[in-house]
Amino acid sequence: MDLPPLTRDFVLHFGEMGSRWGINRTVGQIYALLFLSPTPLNADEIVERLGFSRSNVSLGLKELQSWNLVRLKHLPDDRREHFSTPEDLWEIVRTLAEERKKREIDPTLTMLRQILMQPPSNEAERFAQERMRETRDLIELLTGWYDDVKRLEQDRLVSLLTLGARVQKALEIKDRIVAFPRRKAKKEGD
Amino acid sequence: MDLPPLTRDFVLHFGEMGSRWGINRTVGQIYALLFLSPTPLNADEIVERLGFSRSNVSLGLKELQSWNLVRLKHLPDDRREHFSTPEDLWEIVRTLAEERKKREIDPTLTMLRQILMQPPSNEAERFAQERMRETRDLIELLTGWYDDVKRLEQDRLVSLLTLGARVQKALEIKDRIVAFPRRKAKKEGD
DNA sequence: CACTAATTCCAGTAATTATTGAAAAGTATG
DNA sequence: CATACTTTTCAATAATTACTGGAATTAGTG
Repeated sequence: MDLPPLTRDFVLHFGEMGSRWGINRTVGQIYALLFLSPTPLNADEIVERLGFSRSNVSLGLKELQSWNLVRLKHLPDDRREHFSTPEDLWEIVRTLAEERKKREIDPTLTMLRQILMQPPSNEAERFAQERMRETRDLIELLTGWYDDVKRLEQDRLVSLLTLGARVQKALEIKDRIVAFPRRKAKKEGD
Repeated sequence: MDLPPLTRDFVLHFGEMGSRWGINRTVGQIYALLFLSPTPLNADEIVERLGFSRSNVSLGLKELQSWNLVRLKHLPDDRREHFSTPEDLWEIVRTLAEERKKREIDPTLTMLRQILMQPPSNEAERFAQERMRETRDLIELLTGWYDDVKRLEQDRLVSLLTLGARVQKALEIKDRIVAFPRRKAKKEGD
Protein backbone atom coordinates (compact mmCIF):
# COMPACT_ATOMS: atom_id res chain seq x y z
CA MET A 1 0.00 0.00 0.00
CA ASP A 2 1.48 3.25 -1.15
CA LEU A 3 -0.38 6.13 0.43
CA PRO A 4 0.51 9.26 2.37
CA PRO A 5 0.24 8.72 6.14
CA LEU A 6 -3.06 10.41 7.02
CA THR A 7 -4.82 8.93 4.03
CA ARG A 8 -3.39 5.55 4.88
CA ASP A 9 -4.64 5.68 8.48
CA PHE A 10 -8.12 6.59 7.33
CA VAL A 11 -8.17 3.88 4.67
CA LEU A 12 -6.95 1.23 7.09
CA HIS A 13 -9.51 2.25 9.67
CA PHE A 14 -12.32 1.98 7.17
CA GLY A 15 -11.06 -1.43 6.19
CA GLU A 16 -11.13 -2.58 9.82
CA MET A 17 -14.54 -1.07 10.50
CA GLY A 18 -15.89 -2.59 7.33
CA SER A 19 -16.54 -5.84 9.10
CA ARG A 20 -18.62 -4.09 11.79
CA TRP A 21 -20.61 -2.31 9.11
CA GLY A 22 -21.40 -5.42 7.15
CA ILE A 23 -19.01 -4.82 4.29
CA ASN A 24 -15.59 -6.38 3.97
CA ARG A 25 -12.12 -4.98 4.23
CA THR A 26 -11.62 -4.54 0.51
CA VAL A 27 -14.86 -2.67 0.06
CA GLY A 28 -14.18 -0.46 3.06
CA GLN A 29 -10.73 0.48 1.87
CA ILE A 30 -11.84 1.15 -1.67
CA TYR A 31 -14.58 3.43 -0.49
CA ALA A 32 -12.28 5.31 1.86
CA LEU A 33 -9.78 5.80 -0.93
CA LEU A 34 -12.37 7.11 -3.37
CA PHE A 35 -13.85 9.34 -0.72
CA LEU A 36 -10.54 11.05 -0.07
CA SER A 37 -9.51 11.29 -3.68
CA PRO A 38 -9.91 14.72 -5.32
CA THR A 39 -10.34 13.04 -8.70
CA PRO A 40 -12.14 9.88 -9.85
CA LEU A 41 -9.98 6.76 -9.92
CA ASN A 42 -9.96 3.83 -12.27
CA ALA A 43 -9.72 0.24 -11.15
CA ASP A 44 -6.02 -0.07 -11.87
CA GLU A 45 -5.20 2.97 -9.81
CA ILE A 46 -7.08 1.41 -6.93
CA VAL A 47 -5.18 -1.86 -7.38
CA GLU A 48 -1.94 0.05 -7.37
CA ARG A 49 -2.66 2.00 -4.21
CA LEU A 50 -4.31 -0.70 -2.13
CA GLY A 51 -2.50 -3.79 -3.37
CA PHE A 52 -5.55 -5.99 -3.88
CA SER A 53 -5.95 -8.16 -6.94
CA ARG A 54 -7.65 -6.69 -9.94
CA SER A 55 -10.61 -9.03 -9.63
CA ASN A 56 -11.08 -8.27 -5.97
CA VAL A 57 -11.26 -4.58 -6.76
CA SER A 58 -13.76 -5.31 -9.48
CA LEU A 59 -15.90 -7.23 -7.01
CA GLY A 60 -15.60 -4.45 -4.45
CA LEU A 61 -16.65 -1.81 -6.94
CA LYS A 62 -19.61 -3.89 -7.97
CA GLU A 63 -20.63 -4.17 -4.35
CA LEU A 64 -20.35 -0.42 -3.87
CA GLN A 65 -22.44 0.14 -6.96
CA SER A 66 -25.11 -2.13 -5.57
CA TRP A 67 -25.19 0.19 -2.57
CA ASN A 68 -25.48 3.22 -4.86
CA LEU A 69 -22.46 4.64 -3.16
CA VAL A 70 -20.23 5.35 -6.15
CA ARG A 71 -20.49 7.41 -9.27
CA LEU A 72 -19.23 6.21 -12.61
CA LYS A 73 -17.43 8.64 -14.84
CA HIS A 74 -16.05 8.32 -18.34
CA LEU A 75 -13.20 10.65 -19.11
CA PRO A 76 -12.55 11.75 -22.69
CA ASP A 77 -9.78 9.85 -24.47
CA ASP A 78 -9.86 7.08 -21.90
CA ARG A 79 -12.16 4.17 -22.13
CA ARG A 80 -11.58 2.93 -18.61
CA GLU A 81 -14.26 3.51 -16.04
CA HIS A 82 -13.48 6.02 -13.34
CA PHE A 83 -15.12 5.93 -9.94
CA SER A 84 -15.85 8.57 -7.37
CA THR A 85 -18.07 9.13 -4.35
CA PRO A 86 -20.67 11.88 -4.30
CA GLU A 87 -19.09 15.18 -3.32
CA ASP A 88 -21.92 15.95 -0.96
CA LEU A 89 -21.44 14.06 2.25
CA TRP A 90 -25.12 14.36 3.09
CA GLU A 91 -25.98 12.47 -0.01
CA ILE A 92 -23.73 9.66 1.08
CA VAL A 93 -25.39 9.56 4.47
CA ARG A 94 -28.85 9.54 2.95
CA THR A 95 -27.92 6.72 0.61
CA LEU A 96 -26.40 4.76 3.43
CA ALA A 97 -29.50 5.19 5.55
CA GLU A 98 -31.75 4.20 2.69
CA GLU A 99 -29.78 1.10 1.78
CA ARG A 100 -29.35 -0.07 5.34
CA LYS A 101 -33.04 0.35 5.93
CA LYS A 102 -33.72 -1.66 2.80
CA ARG A 103 -31.44 -4.48 3.89
CA GLU A 104 -31.72 -4.48 7.67
CA ILE A 105 -35.22 -3.29 8.44
CA ASP A 106 -37.63 -3.78 5.58
CA PRO A 107 -37.29 -7.57 5.41
CA THR A 108 -38.09 -7.79 9.11
CA LEU A 109 -41.12 -5.58 8.72
CA THR A 110 -42.36 -7.77 5.89
CA MET A 111 -41.82 -10.88 7.95
CA LEU A 112 -43.64 -9.42 10.95
CA ARG A 113 -46.64 -8.35 8.89
CA GLN A 114 -46.80 -11.76 7.33
CA ILE A 115 -46.69 -13.59 10.65
CA LEU A 116 -49.23 -11.25 12.20
CA MET A 117 -51.81 -12.27 9.66
CA GLN A 118 -51.68 -15.89 10.80
CA PRO A 119 -53.87 -17.09 13.64
CA PRO A 120 -51.96 -18.08 16.81
CA SER A 121 -52.20 -21.78 17.54
CA ASN A 122 -52.11 -21.54 21.33
CA GLU A 123 -51.54 -19.31 24.30
CA ALA A 124 -47.75 -19.13 23.89
CA GLU A 125 -48.18 -18.15 20.27
CA ARG A 126 -50.72 -15.56 21.23
CA PHE A 127 -48.22 -14.01 23.58
CA ALA A 128 -45.45 -14.16 20.99
CA GLN A 129 -47.68 -12.52 18.46
CA GLU A 130 -48.46 -9.71 20.85
CA ARG A 131 -44.76 -9.10 21.25
CA MET A 132 -44.33 -9.07 17.49
CA ARG A 133 -47.18 -6.63 17.10
CA GLU A 134 -45.43 -4.27 19.49
CA THR A 135 -42.28 -4.66 17.47
CA ARG A 136 -44.02 -3.96 14.21
CA ASP A 137 -45.64 -0.86 15.65
CA LEU A 138 -42.35 0.47 16.89
CA ILE A 139 -40.57 -0.14 13.62
CA GLU A 140 -43.42 1.52 11.77
CA LEU A 141 -43.18 4.53 14.03
CA LEU A 142 -39.45 4.84 13.43
CA THR A 143 -39.53 4.25 9.70
CA GLY A 144 -42.49 6.59 9.40
CA TRP A 145 -40.47 9.30 11.06
CA TYR A 146 -37.54 8.50 8.82
CA ASP A 147 -39.62 8.65 5.65
CA ASP A 148 -40.89 11.96 6.83
CA VAL A 149 -37.65 13.72 7.62
CA LYS A 150 -35.73 12.35 4.69
CA ARG A 151 -37.81 14.58 2.47
CA LEU A 152 -36.72 17.72 4.28
CA GLU A 153 -34.38 20.07 2.51
CA GLN A 154 -30.92 19.80 3.87
CA ASP A 155 -30.68 23.05 5.78
CA ARG A 156 -34.02 22.42 7.43
CA LEU A 157 -32.82 19.02 8.47
CA VAL A 158 -29.63 20.52 9.84
CA SER A 159 -31.49 23.11 11.86
CA LEU A 160 -33.76 20.44 13.24
CA LEU A 161 -30.81 18.31 14.25
CA THR A 162 -29.02 21.27 15.74
CA LEU A 163 -32.07 22.11 17.77
CA GLY A 164 -32.11 18.57 19.10
CA ALA A 165 -34.30 17.94 22.09
CA ARG A 166 -34.89 21.62 22.59
CA VAL A 167 -37.46 21.40 19.88
CA GLN A 168 -39.65 20.02 22.63
CA LYS A 169 -39.32 23.17 24.66
CA ALA A 170 -40.10 25.33 21.69
CA LEU A 171 -43.21 23.37 20.97
CA GLU A 172 -44.39 23.09 24.53
CA ILE A 173 -44.74 26.79 24.76
CA LYS A 174 -47.53 26.40 22.32
CA ASP A 175 -49.07 23.58 24.35
CA ARG A 176 -49.60 21.62 21.23
CA ILE A 177 -47.32 18.63 21.44
CA VAL A 178 -49.65 16.24 23.17
CA ALA A 179 -52.72 17.47 21.36
CA PHE A 180 -51.23 16.91 17.91
CA PRO A 181 -53.05 14.26 15.93
CA ARG A 182 -51.23 11.08 14.92
CA ARG A 183 -49.62 11.13 11.52
CA LYS A 184 -51.46 8.16 10.12
CA ALA A 185 -53.33 8.78 6.91
CA LYS A 186 -52.91 12.50 7.20
CA LYS A 187 -51.30 13.75 4.04
CA GLU A 188 -48.81 16.56 3.90
CA GLY A 189 -47.56 18.00 0.62
CA ASP A 190 -43.89 17.16 0.01
CA MET B 1 -35.77 -27.16 16.62
CA ASP B 2 -39.02 -27.68 18.42
CA LEU B 3 -41.08 -24.51 18.32
CA PRO B 4 -44.62 -23.54 17.38
CA PRO B 5 -44.85 -22.26 13.80
CA LEU B 6 -45.05 -18.48 14.25
CA THR B 7 -42.36 -18.45 16.88
CA ARG B 8 -40.20 -20.62 14.69
CA ASP B 9 -40.54 -18.32 11.68
CA PHE B 10 -39.58 -15.32 13.78
CA VAL B 11 -36.63 -17.11 15.34
CA LEU B 12 -35.35 -18.32 11.99
CA HIS B 13 -35.68 -14.86 10.52
CA PHE B 14 -33.69 -13.34 13.32
CA GLY B 15 -31.05 -15.95 12.82
CA GLU B 16 -30.79 -15.11 9.15
CA MET B 17 -30.78 -11.38 9.72
CA GLY B 18 -28.17 -11.77 12.42
CA SER B 19 -25.44 -11.76 9.84
CA ARG B 20 -26.64 -8.45 8.41
CA TRP B 21 -26.78 -6.97 11.87
CA GLY B 22 -23.28 -8.01 12.83
CA ILE B 23 -24.23 -10.85 15.14
CA ASN B 24 -24.28 -14.51 14.20
CA ARG B 25 -27.08 -16.94 13.68
CA THR B 26 -26.88 -18.45 17.14
CA VAL B 27 -27.02 -15.10 18.86
CA GLY B 28 -29.88 -13.93 16.69
CA GLN B 29 -31.95 -17.00 17.34
CA ILE B 30 -31.29 -16.97 21.05
CA TYR B 31 -32.36 -13.38 21.30
CA ALA B 32 -35.49 -13.94 19.28
CA LEU B 33 -36.42 -16.87 21.48
CA LEU B 34 -35.91 -14.95 24.70
CA PHE B 35 -37.78 -12.01 23.30
CA LEU B 36 -40.86 -14.08 22.56
CA SER B 37 -40.76 -16.08 25.73
CA PRO B 38 -43.23 -15.07 28.45
CA THR B 39 -40.87 -16.40 31.09
CA PRO B 40 -37.08 -16.32 31.51
CA LEU B 41 -35.29 -19.35 30.07
CA ASN B 42 -32.20 -21.17 31.26
CA ALA B 43 -29.41 -22.28 29.00
CA ASP B 44 -30.58 -25.86 28.75
CA GLU B 45 -34.04 -24.83 27.70
CA ILE B 46 -32.46 -22.78 24.93
CA VAL B 47 -30.34 -25.75 23.88
CA GLU B 48 -33.42 -27.90 23.80
CA ARG B 49 -35.48 -25.53 21.69
CA LEU B 50 -32.85 -24.36 19.24
CA GLY B 51 -30.67 -27.44 19.00
CA PHE B 52 -27.31 -25.72 19.39
CA SER B 53 -24.60 -27.16 21.58
CA ARG B 54 -24.49 -26.13 25.19
CA SER B 55 -21.21 -24.26 24.73
CA ASN B 56 -22.49 -22.39 21.72
CA VAL B 57 -25.46 -21.19 23.71
CA SER B 58 -23.17 -20.15 26.52
CA LEU B 59 -21.06 -18.14 24.08
CA GLY B 60 -24.15 -16.59 22.57
CA LEU B 61 -25.49 -15.55 25.95
CA LYS B 62 -22.17 -14.04 26.84
CA GLU B 63 -22.25 -12.04 23.64
CA LEU B 64 -25.76 -10.81 24.38
CA GLN B 65 -24.68 -9.81 27.85
CA SER B 66 -21.83 -7.80 26.41
CA TRP B 67 -24.48 -5.93 24.43
CA ASN B 68 -26.51 -5.37 27.60
CA LEU B 69 -29.42 -6.95 25.85
CA VAL B 70 -30.37 -9.63 28.36
CA ARG B 71 -31.41 -9.71 31.96
CA LEU B 72 -30.20 -12.34 34.36
CA LYS B 73 -32.65 -13.81 36.82
CA HIS B 74 -32.26 -16.30 39.61
CA LEU B 75 -35.37 -18.23 40.47
CA PRO B 76 -35.87 -19.60 43.98
CA ASP B 77 -35.00 -23.28 44.40
CA ASP B 78 -33.11 -23.33 41.15
CA ARG B 79 -29.47 -22.44 40.88
CA ARG B 80 -29.40 -22.19 37.11
CA GLU B 81 -29.30 -18.78 35.57
CA HIS B 82 -32.39 -17.69 33.72
CA PHE B 83 -32.31 -15.15 30.94
CA SER B 84 -34.84 -12.71 29.59
CA THR B 85 -35.01 -9.59 27.49
CA PRO B 86 -36.29 -6.31 28.91
CA GLU B 87 -40.06 -6.19 28.75
CA ASP B 88 -40.01 -2.66 27.45
CA LEU B 89 -39.22 -2.69 23.76
CA TRP B 90 -38.08 0.91 23.89
CA GLU B 91 -35.40 -0.03 26.29
CA ILE B 92 -34.15 -2.64 23.88
CA VAL B 93 -34.07 -0.10 21.09
CA ARG B 94 -32.21 2.40 23.22
CA THR B 95 -29.65 -0.17 24.25
CA LEU B 96 -29.20 -1.28 20.68
CA ALA B 97 -28.67 2.29 19.54
CA GLU B 98 -26.23 2.97 22.33
CA GLU B 99 -24.18 -0.15 21.71
CA ARG B 100 -24.10 0.24 17.98
CA LYS B 101 -22.96 3.81 18.35
CA LYS B 102 -20.26 2.66 20.72
CA ARG B 103 -19.01 0.03 18.30
CA GLU B 104 -19.69 1.51 14.90
CA ILE B 105 -19.39 5.26 15.31
CA ASP B 106 -17.29 6.26 18.29
CA PRO B 107 -14.08 4.55 17.11
CA THR B 108 -14.34 6.39 13.82
CA LEU B 109 -14.88 9.70 15.54
CA THR B 110 -11.81 9.09 17.69
CA MET B 111 -9.77 8.20 14.63
CA LEU B 112 -10.90 11.29 12.76
CA ARG B 113 -10.09 13.60 15.63
CA GLN B 114 -6.71 12.04 15.97
CA ILE B 115 -5.86 12.38 12.30
CA LEU B 116 -7.13 15.95 12.19
CA MET B 117 -4.57 17.00 14.75
CA GLN B 118 -1.71 15.98 12.46
CA PRO B 119 -0.34 18.41 9.91
CA PRO B 120 -0.98 17.44 6.27
CA SER B 121 2.22 16.58 4.43
CA ASN B 122 1.17 17.84 1.00
CA GLU B 123 -1.68 19.11 -1.11
CA ALA B 124 -3.38 15.73 -1.50
CA GLU B 125 -3.28 15.24 2.25
CA ARG B 126 -4.63 18.70 2.79
CA PHE B 127 -7.58 17.85 0.59
CA ALA B 128 -8.10 14.52 2.32
CA GLN B 129 -8.04 16.21 5.68
CA GLU B 130 -10.68 18.67 4.58
CA ARG B 131 -12.90 15.77 3.62
CA MET B 132 -12.30 14.18 7.00
CA ARG B 133 -13.12 17.41 8.77
CA GLU B 134 -16.46 17.49 6.99
CA THR B 135 -17.05 13.93 8.04
CA ARG B 136 -16.22 14.62 11.64
CA ASP B 137 -18.53 17.62 11.71
CA LEU B 138 -21.39 15.63 10.28
CA ILE B 139 -20.92 12.77 12.72
CA GLU B 140 -20.76 15.22 15.57
CA LEU B 141 -23.97 16.83 14.43
CA LEU B 142 -25.72 13.48 14.29
CA THR B 143 -24.37 12.11 17.55
CA GLY B 144 -25.07 15.45 19.23
CA TRP B 145 -28.68 15.18 18.17
CA TYR B 146 -28.77 11.59 19.34
CA ASP B 147 -27.31 12.43 22.75
CA ASP B 148 -29.91 15.09 23.03
CA VAL B 149 -33.02 13.14 22.19
CA LYS B 150 -32.02 10.00 24.02
CA ARG B 151 -32.61 11.88 27.24
CA LEU B 152 -36.21 12.63 26.39
CA GLU B 153 -38.89 10.81 28.28
CA GLN B 154 -40.48 8.15 26.22
CA ASP B 155 -43.82 9.74 25.49
CA ARG B 156 -42.16 12.98 24.48
CA LEU B 157 -39.95 11.08 22.13
CA VAL B 158 -42.94 9.28 20.71
CA SER B 159 -44.83 12.49 20.12
CA LEU B 160 -41.79 13.99 18.44
CA LEU B 161 -41.45 10.98 16.17
CA THR B 162 -45.14 10.98 15.42
CA LEU B 163 -44.96 14.60 14.47
CA GLY B 164 -42.16 13.80 12.06
CA ALA B 165 -41.28 16.48 9.57
CA ARG B 166 -44.33 18.50 10.49
CA VAL B 167 -42.43 19.76 13.48
CA GLN B 168 -40.84 22.11 10.96
CA LYS B 169 -44.17 23.63 10.09
CA ALA B 170 -45.10 24.07 13.70
CA LEU B 171 -41.88 25.85 14.42
CA GLU B 172 -41.82 27.96 11.31
CA ILE B 173 -44.94 29.70 12.41
CA LYS B 174 -42.84 31.18 15.14
CA ASP B 175 -40.11 32.18 12.72
CA ARG B 176 -37.52 30.87 15.07
CA ILE B 177 -35.95 27.91 13.39
CA VAL B 178 -33.20 29.64 11.52
CA ALA B 179 -32.57 32.14 14.26
CA PHE B 180 -31.96 29.49 16.89
CA PRO B 181 -28.40 29.49 18.24
CA ARG B 182 -26.23 26.42 17.69
CA ARG B 183 -26.28 23.89 20.46
CA LYS B 184 -22.57 23.94 21.20
CA ALA B 185 -21.62 24.74 24.76
CA LYS B 186 -25.15 25.70 25.65
CA LYS B 187 -26.26 23.63 28.60
CA GLU B 188 -29.77 22.39 29.13
CA GLY B 189 -30.89 20.78 32.35
CA ASP B 190 -31.62 17.06 31.94
C1' DC C 1 -16.26 -7.15 -37.98
C1' DA C 2 -11.61 -7.93 -36.34
C1' DC C 3 -8.63 -6.02 -32.94
C1' DT C 4 -7.50 -4.31 -28.53
C1' DA C 5 -8.30 -2.78 -24.10
C1' DA C 6 -11.06 -3.23 -20.09
C1' DT C 7 -14.11 -5.71 -17.11
C1' DT C 8 -16.31 -9.64 -15.10
C1' DC C 9 -16.80 -14.36 -14.00
C1' DC C 10 -15.35 -18.49 -11.92
C1' DA C 11 -13.03 -22.35 -9.81
C1' DG C 12 -9.54 -23.01 -6.54
C1' DT C 13 -7.25 -21.51 -2.28
C1' DA C 14 -6.67 -18.84 1.81
C1' DA C 15 -8.41 -16.70 5.76
C1' DT C 16 -11.81 -15.95 8.98
C1' DT C 17 -15.58 -17.02 11.81
C1' DA C 18 -18.83 -20.31 13.88
C1' DT C 19 -19.65 -24.44 16.29
C1' DT C 20 -18.65 -28.36 19.00
C1' DG C 21 -17.22 -31.79 22.76
C1' DA C 22 -14.60 -32.42 26.47
C1' DA C 23 -12.17 -30.70 30.19
C1' DA C 24 -11.63 -27.05 33.60
C1' DA C 25 -13.40 -23.78 36.62
C1' DG C 26 -17.03 -21.95 39.40
C1' DT C 27 -20.72 -22.07 42.88
C1' DA C 28 -24.44 -23.18 46.12
C1' DT C 29 -25.50 -26.37 49.74
C1' DG C 30 -25.43 -29.69 53.27
C1' DC D 1 -14.95 -28.35 52.49
C1' DA D 2 -16.78 -32.19 49.68
C1' DT D 3 -20.41 -32.94 46.54
C1' DA D 4 -23.29 -32.23 42.78
C1' DC D 5 -24.54 -29.33 39.52
C1' DT D 6 -23.71 -25.40 36.33
C1' DT D 7 -21.14 -22.49 33.48
C1' DT D 8 -17.05 -21.30 30.92
C1' DT D 9 -12.93 -22.14 28.39
C1' DC D 10 -10.37 -23.98 24.74
C1' DA D 11 -8.44 -26.65 21.09
C1' DA D 12 -10.15 -29.08 17.14
C1' DT D 13 -13.23 -29.06 13.24
C1' DA D 14 -16.76 -27.30 10.22
C1' DA D 15 -18.74 -23.77 7.63
C1' DT D 16 -18.59 -19.51 5.60
C1' DT D 17 -16.60 -15.72 3.45
C1' DA D 18 -12.75 -13.33 1.16
C1' DC D 19 -9.36 -13.26 -2.30
C1' DT D 20 -6.74 -14.64 -6.35
C1' DG D 21 -5.18 -15.68 -11.24
C1' DG D 22 -6.52 -16.83 -15.39
C1' DA D 23 -10.15 -17.54 -18.72
C1' DA D 24 -14.23 -15.64 -20.76
C1' DT D 25 -16.88 -11.82 -21.91
C1' DT D 26 -17.95 -7.24 -23.03
C1' DA D 27 -17.24 -2.85 -25.26
C1' DG D 28 -14.94 0.69 -27.77
C1' DT D 29 -12.27 1.69 -32.33
C1' DG D 30 -10.63 1.63 -36.88
